[in-house]
Amino acid sequence: MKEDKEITIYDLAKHLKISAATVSRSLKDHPGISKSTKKKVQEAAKEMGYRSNNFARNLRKQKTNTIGVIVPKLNSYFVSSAIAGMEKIANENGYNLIISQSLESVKKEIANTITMFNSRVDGLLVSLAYDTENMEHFDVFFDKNIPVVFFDRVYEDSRSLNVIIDNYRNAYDITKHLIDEGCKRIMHIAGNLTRNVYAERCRGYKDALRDAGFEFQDELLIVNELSEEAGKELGKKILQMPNKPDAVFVANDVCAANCMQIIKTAGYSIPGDIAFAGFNNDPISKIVEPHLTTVNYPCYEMGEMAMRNLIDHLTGDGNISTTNKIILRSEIVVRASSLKGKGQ
Amino acid sequence: MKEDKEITIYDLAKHLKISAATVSRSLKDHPGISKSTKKKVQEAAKEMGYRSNNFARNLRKQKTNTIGVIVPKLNSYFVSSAIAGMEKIANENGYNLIISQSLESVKKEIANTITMFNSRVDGLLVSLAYDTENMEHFDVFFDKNIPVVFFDRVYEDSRSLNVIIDNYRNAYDITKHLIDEGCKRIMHIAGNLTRNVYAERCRGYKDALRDAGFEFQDELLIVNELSEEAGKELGKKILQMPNKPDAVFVANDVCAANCMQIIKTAGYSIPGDIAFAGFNNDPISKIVEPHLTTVNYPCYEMGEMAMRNLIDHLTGDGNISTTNKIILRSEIVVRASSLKGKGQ
DNA sequence: TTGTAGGCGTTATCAC
DNA sequence: GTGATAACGCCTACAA
Repeated sequence: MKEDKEITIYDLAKHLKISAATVSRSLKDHPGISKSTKKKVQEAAKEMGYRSNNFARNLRKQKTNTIGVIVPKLNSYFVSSAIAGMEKIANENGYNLIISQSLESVKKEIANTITMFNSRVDGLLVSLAYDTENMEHFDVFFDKNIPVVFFDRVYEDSRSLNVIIDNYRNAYDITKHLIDEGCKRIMHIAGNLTRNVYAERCRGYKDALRDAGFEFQDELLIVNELSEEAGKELGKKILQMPNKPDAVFVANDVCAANCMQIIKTAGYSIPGDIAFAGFNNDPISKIVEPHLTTVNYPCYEMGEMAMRNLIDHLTGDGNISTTNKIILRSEIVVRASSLKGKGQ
Repeated sequence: MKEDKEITIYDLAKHLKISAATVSRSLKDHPGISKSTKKKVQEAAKEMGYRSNNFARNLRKQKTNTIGVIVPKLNSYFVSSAIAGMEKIANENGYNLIISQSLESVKKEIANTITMFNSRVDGLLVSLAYDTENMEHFDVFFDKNIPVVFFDRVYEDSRSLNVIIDNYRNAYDITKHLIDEGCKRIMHIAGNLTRNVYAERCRGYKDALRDAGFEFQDELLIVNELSEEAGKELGKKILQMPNKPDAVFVANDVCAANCMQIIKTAGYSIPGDIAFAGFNNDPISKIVEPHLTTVNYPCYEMGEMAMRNLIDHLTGDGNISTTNKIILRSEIVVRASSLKGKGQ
């Protein structure tokens, strides 16, 4: 059926000769409305092409049924997988998502935060931009008791829930694995150390070295952006080092794969001359040759988990999170790029 | 400043001893309000922490400022890049995005369509699911004159705008390139042929063969899903062919790279024994070895273009699109995987 | 079991 | 240049 004017509950009421209140209640399956009226109303609604008006509803209920998501960048394997997981859970629970990207800039992150606030999202899911240091822009949410869940790149704060993996442990394991393979000069390429993920991975790296009786060397730690291009640049940089590392642990796969490729193309054998390891289990890690040792990061599950907890919190389905930190399981995946003994 | 109750224009009005109407007008910079009152109002608004209520506004204006996006799957290079482009444009123009994925199933696509409709999006951007054949679920939008823009996987319909690339031309060029390299038995791995993108690529393949005087052979056309796993399966399938192709043109890079890898691992030389080509210029194409010949698909730009046109349409910024089809520039990128003469 | 009535925060239409 | 008032469509005390 095709109409131009929107049908409202009043139209239905008039049509059925009952009150709008009864229509409203019937539509939301209110107990205390007779089966027969309910049925009548629901049928008429379908017939006349009624659709409920969320704005009126939200205005009245002071609730939006919308969840905001702020991520650094939509087009990365990690983020798109996490969002796919979030979308699934949100959709199942009747929530809408509004998504925006900070493009790794605090400035845009702040702007997005304000937009989300003005859109009156019921809750917020955030993975921080590369250079965010100050967290004041989230205060408006805390002040209004709007729940904020951070995932992956989080902010340690008692007022919010964090969903993360054990970056420290994984980095420790990777480094230890490289040591076990006989590597002596292990380089680590990290991201901005004010971001928990990179700080923790770096700490894991350092502790593994220490526990193996190695001394940490400043020249073997590079803090840098971790993009595709950056990987290539870093590869060239390593090629120019007089005293090269015999292993490189990069804090993400895209960067690792591109870095490795430059070095391989320059004639070095991998892992023979230099072993490599990355982080994330990006599909690229299984394509690059040799395949990249990495950490199996549960991206999709993290999205699901973060969203599920936010929604549980919103609907008050038990204050399940007595804690404010959820750590998902992740583990090291060993592949050829780091198997020194059995080099390709 | 921290309050618990939301400030409304009435609060501002009372505070300033003027009417709510004046406040409303001042806030939206209405001409015909004195500079001084405007300034007073705007300052008070900031001071008291006023934020406008979009629901009341939308309810009143019968407009949502929200655009719906339905994609097959969020976690793919193409989609996440396109969405990144859309988000940028939408954000610049003050629109919100609500995004959902069909997970390649018509059924979910229909459900998403209904949700979008009920959310009263001002417009819709869609890339179709793998198996969508019937388009009736979009009729509600057409009937209500809500603009729908299809991108990439489109539906030819006079009522909607399509943003695409010239899949036919690109596939033709790829195939011709393989022929020029001396390939004689060129296989094509396509996706569902009811989807324009795959149908067009297939048509380009066939025409290029024909124009070169080759006969099309049924056994050299495989229609299949194009995932990572599918790529591996297809690789195994090819290995079992008694009379193998000397080139394989796959309709997407992820599938191509995985397929190629299986064949390479089995000991065949690429492109020596079998040349390969893909489609999309996914980052994976520059990592896999040999690097994959492919088509440089402007994903991000397509997202921008689709969104920009939708918004122009919405704001009536000229009915620029006298046409209902926009074709973006894309071109073949030749890499080692298809350079038969100069095989690795 | 159903109806009445008021209000959620804005904006557009009249008036002045 | 400004104010009063009536919608927009829905929900929910409170009444009946």
